[in-house]
Amino acid sequence: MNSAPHPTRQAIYAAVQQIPQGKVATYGQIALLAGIPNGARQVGYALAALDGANLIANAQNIPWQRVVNRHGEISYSFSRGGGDDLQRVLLEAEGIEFSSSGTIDMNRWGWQPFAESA
DNA sequence: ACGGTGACACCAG
DNA sequence: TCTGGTGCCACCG
Repeated sequence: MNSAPHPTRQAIYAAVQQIPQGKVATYGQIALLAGIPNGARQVGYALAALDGANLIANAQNIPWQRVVNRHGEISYSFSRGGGDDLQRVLLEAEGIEFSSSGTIDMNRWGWQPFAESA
């Protein structure tokens, strides 16, 4: 367990927790909310830092599965050995639909923190 | 302090 | 449309 994570990572986690259920946000969006204008990569880095053995448990605390790239696709990760199925399953469980090509319609499921919500 | 690395984003060919 | 290369910023050895 990381007792005292770095402020940046904590800011990223806080931003991720702001994503409402049933919605998805892009790495760039989260980075911006976390105070890192062009730190999309840092978001991925922070999420990758989550222990793979506790992905399920972490998903309950930090909805990491709601973070996708700007194309609405699930980014590949070696951490999961390419097992990005878990992320997709978790998202579908929230009602998010995937296209036949495995992508999410950001226009429909994308979260607009400034436009808000219902 | 330096260089390498990375679950990204953007531009050029 | 897709692929390749560059830029971003923070973490690590």
